[in-house]
Amino acid sequence: MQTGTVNPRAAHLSLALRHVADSADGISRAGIAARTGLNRSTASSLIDELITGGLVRETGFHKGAARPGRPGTALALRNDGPAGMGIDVNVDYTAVCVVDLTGALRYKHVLAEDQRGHTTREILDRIAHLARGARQAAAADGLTVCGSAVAVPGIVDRAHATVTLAPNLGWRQLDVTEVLPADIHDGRTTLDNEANYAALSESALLRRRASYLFVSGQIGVGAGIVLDGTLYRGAHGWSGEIGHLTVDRDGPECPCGRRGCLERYAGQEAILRAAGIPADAGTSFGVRPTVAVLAERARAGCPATLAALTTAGQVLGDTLAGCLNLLDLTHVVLGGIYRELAPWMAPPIEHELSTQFLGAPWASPTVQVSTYGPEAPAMGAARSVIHNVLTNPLPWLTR
Amino acid sequence: MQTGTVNPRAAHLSLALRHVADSADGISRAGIAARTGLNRSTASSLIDELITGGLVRETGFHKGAARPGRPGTALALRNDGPAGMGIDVNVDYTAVCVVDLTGALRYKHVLAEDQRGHTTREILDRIAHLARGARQAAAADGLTVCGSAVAVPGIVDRAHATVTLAPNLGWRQLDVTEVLPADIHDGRTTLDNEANYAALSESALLRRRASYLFVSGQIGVGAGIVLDGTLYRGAHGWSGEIGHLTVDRDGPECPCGRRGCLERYAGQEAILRAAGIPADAGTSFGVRPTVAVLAERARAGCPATLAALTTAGQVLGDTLAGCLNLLDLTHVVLGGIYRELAPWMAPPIEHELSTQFLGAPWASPTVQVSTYGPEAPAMGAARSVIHNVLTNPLPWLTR
DNA sequence: ATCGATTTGTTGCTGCGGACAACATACGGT
DNA sequence: ACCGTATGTTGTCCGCAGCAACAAATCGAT
Repeated sequence: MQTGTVNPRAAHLSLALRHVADSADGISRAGIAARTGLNRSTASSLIDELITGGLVRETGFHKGAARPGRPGTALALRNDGPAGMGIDVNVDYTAVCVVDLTGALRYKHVLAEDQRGHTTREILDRIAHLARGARQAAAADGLTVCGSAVAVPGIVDRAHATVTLAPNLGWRQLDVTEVLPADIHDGRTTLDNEANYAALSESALLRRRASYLFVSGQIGVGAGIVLDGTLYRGAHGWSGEIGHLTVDRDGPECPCGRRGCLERYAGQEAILRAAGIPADAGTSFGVRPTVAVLAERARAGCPATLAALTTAGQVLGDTLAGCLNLLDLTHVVLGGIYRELAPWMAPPIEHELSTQFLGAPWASPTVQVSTYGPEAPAMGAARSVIHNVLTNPLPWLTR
Repeated sequence: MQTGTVNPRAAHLSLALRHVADSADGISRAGIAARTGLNRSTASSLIDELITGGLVRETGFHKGAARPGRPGTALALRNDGPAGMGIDVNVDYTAVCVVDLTGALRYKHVLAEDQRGHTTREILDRIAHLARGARQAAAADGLTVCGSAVAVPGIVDRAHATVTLAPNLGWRQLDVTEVLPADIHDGRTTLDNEANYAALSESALLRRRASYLFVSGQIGVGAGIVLDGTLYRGAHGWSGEIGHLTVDRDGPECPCGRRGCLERYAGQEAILRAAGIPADAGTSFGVRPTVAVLAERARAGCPATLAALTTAGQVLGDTLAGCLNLLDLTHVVLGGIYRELAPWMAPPIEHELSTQFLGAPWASPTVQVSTYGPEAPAMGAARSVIHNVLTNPLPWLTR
């Protein structure tokens, strides 16, 4: 038939595959048929194709529920087929993750070296080294890396796989397709902003097709907007710029040219300054030492630090409440530095949200902490690759 | 085939129909085939079905372009088939519109009577009267009203066709399905917020699948968010609440319980107060007299009024800039009272947007004035009905 | 004016793939 | 052991898109 526009077979393959993926504890062919409305024979045919294609396997396990009738053969995603590689080129570290079809983390490597002061070539070599190691480890583990995704702290042009501007890396109009070694790029590399990929690391929420705001605190403050389980990137891919929402029109100046931006109140450096911690304290060890210092002092009960975190939480919560009202969202995930600082920042944030959310009489906003730490963007990037396979399995089946 | 999940025929019918709708100046069967990727014979079959179904007609007109080859027979939407009815139950007026398949306005009636102080029954009777008149006029014009949509100034639950809360109408948990007369409701009535439907009245932008923010100034300030040509309603349908974004945390109190909300600076009453106009000035005639008074004084060059409008524009522009940055939008449409006040408010808004939009180096935000005035919500509501027919013509064809 | 070149719209045929029904299979309950 | 129930497979049917061939309608060139 080869309909150039709507291909029912491909759509149904994806549909069946996603039902296998979404039902954590094994689903039968008949179960898929019942949930999708497809005929049992059709579901069977689709599953057969997915099994021979190496994406799905039968876990002989029959239903535990004591029901009359023949038990079905449970199906699950294979964990030895295609895998996704995610690379995170952050300012002060580089990370790589490999994730299998089920979404499980199979390989991780974090290199805690600051990129500032290094040439583009050096940074790229570092990425290439990491990626090669990941690919080898994946192969040794029986996985086939079928695509990779790179998270970048900056603005990207996904259509051209080009980094438009990543100030802290010194990148500008960098075509990743051209500069990455062929064995890594393999023609299927996608790019996105760190906050966006980090938002995609929350697989439990994505599975539920939830809508939420993933707030990623770094030097700046960014956010990934997920609507109905789909990342919203905006017209140019710059969505989620909450760091420069105005908190106070008469506030301190911001490098962006405006005054009183959120970053100047809830960004990493702002919190450090408010807590009275010099910018270079405890930079001797670990990833993101300055945040670790903040958490340490907060745990020790330092009043200035606690006050700074509370204030930052209030301001952040106030701004987030506006975002929730604008977008009619009820869920916020705290990522980046806010994850480590959540014990002290989440309460004021929650308080602001619950008092300022306009839909409060009917629905109450909830705050949750990111499941992953610094590896969140790399995880999300890797997951975005397997997400592509799950939503469009045809290329893998006919490879 | 009857696939319960993906119906290619229905999808292709819609696809062909939308191509006819989107090409303003007539498209041929072959043209549709070329643009959709469908085979010419398939396109022909689809069009035949749409013609016999009464949605499309041949406008014998052959292509003017002097090209070799047989000229195609141009196709266009019929303007004597199904029509959509839109009803706007506003605070100080009620409006009804009938729109044909092509999106043209075929009937309009605005009743400038304030609803405050009237019972729900009285308001509903008024609606019923208007709707009956519209339906008769449509029938006399050869149109068949195939559905109606009601715009309400408040919060609605679309799934249950229920008005959750419309404070100014005194409505609360009102099931429109039950209270509307059967000949109006006809089982196909949809509901939505006024700002949302008003946003859908911008058909030129929708056709382009544009993304924009429709700002609707009334007593309060609301917005309709359109992303890629689709209205974004949010998880509960409350999206677009920009009126209570915080402008100044230490600002004046707001009925919502917060301080310094945008409404307190850019809402109708706030502007009137800032301009030194008493709340009951000029209420003797016309729709929305207070705004008319503002515009009149501004035209006359009254300094206090001009200053008030400029300030309101700055604050609104500042807030909108934040929204554009958050959502990566570059287009704003000014509706409601801002439409009439645009000559004085648009310049400061544009200035704020262009200086504060973070993507300014790559894209510049644009501001446009709503094409429709007070009838915008009713127009959008009516258009939403025919939009449903265009995206899902099957029910009409097999009716 | 006539003939090719080109594009449009139609017709008959082919084949993909989902629905349907019938059947074998595998359990639980009586 | 028998029946009721649910699963998975097989063979058949049919809707519908693709394909190719053809008639129709126009332009350009001789």
